[in-house]
Amino acid sequence: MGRPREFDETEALSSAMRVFWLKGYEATSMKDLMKAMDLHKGSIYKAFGDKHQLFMSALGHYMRQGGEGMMRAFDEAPTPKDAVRSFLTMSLRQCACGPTAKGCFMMNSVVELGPHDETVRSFIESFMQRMKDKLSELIAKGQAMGQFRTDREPVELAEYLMFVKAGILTGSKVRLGSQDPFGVVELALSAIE
Amino acid sequence: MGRPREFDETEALSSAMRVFWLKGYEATSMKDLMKAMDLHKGSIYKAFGDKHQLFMSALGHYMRQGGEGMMRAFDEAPTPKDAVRSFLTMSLRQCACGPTAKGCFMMNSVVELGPHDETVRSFIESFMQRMKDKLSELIAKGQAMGQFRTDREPVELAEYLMFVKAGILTGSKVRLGSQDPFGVVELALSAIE
DNA sequence: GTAGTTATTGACCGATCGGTTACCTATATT
DNA sequence: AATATAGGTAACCGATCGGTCAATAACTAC
Repeated sequence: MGRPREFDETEALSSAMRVFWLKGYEATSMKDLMKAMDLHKGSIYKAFGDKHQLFMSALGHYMRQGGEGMMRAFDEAPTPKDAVRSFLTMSLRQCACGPTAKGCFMMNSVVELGPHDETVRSFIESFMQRMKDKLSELIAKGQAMGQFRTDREPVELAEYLMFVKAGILTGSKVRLGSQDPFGVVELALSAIE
Repeated sequence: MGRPREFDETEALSSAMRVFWLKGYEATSMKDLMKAMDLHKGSIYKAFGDKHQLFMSALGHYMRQGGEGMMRAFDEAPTPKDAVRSFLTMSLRQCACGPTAKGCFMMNSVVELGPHDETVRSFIESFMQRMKDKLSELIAKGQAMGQFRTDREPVELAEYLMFVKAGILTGSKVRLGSQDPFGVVELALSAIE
């Protein structure tokens, strides 16, 4: 009961996410958020709590979308190797390409806030731990099928892939000569075959 | 002539660098800097300019140190392969280990500011371009000696290594199970052999 | 000594920060 | 229609932000 919301919560959260994603936590002001969400300060505080809580919600929103996309890609992949390849390439177009390579919202956040924001760090760590576990399963399957090298534990290969992905997502923020992250992927894959 | 400086400029710059490195640009206040540099606000502005200029100087200081260390490591390496290995491992202990994995100051900065600070981005880009070029030379030598695969151009392999290094430096800010970046290095190297 | 120059210091500036609150409005329930 | 409940709005808050400045201190050149 009471007066109904005049805005779509998910849409507003999505707008907030885009701003935080592009500018980072500290550089994003409430004014920026108000403008992007097309909401007044009071409404934001009432609906989402303070700036930090809103940021956490935006992170959660990002993870939900990303996680779903990953699961979909894994299900559609014909073999473990294809799944691993799309793990490395999937979020590349939105994160690592274009004139504004804004990177991955999670990586951006953990780099900016990780050392002094326990809440953010552990939130991201638990999500990425699940990614790594999923990847390990995939690799174990691939090993059984003869697609991947077997002189290393699945978890070691998964860890390597997590680092490579982190590298592509953050490294593409600095524009060097050729700037083709897709080329790097195939090279990276050759280390686990 | 005039009153002489009461502080060591290099030492003060080094302190500023440490703060920016640990906290990032936006989260570092002039108060933080004053405390770390043990200088009053006015002295900082007189000696180093405003916050952004000081930040650029701190970045430059970091690059100078890092660049020297890299050159030294390359000169000491008996073979190109050893040089490439130490390229991946050299700054690892100070950047990717310990309870506070503060990461690489350059990567931190380009992730935080890259998309909206042209000055910072191009400064870092030009430094990393030189790193990549140096790496390419090294790889070309290694190819001639039969240490590296020759089905790819040196520059492609160098780019791959740059991404891997970026991944290790930023990825170690999120603590997963095993947390051994050194293990990843050998795996990463196997992609270029 | 005096004049000229530069560093140090702390008070001070307006702007902006994140956050709160009081008032108004729109709905559901009765 | 009356009441209760919750959202919308804008004025307002103290704190802190980056940055400036005038007064003072420490030095060199003469």
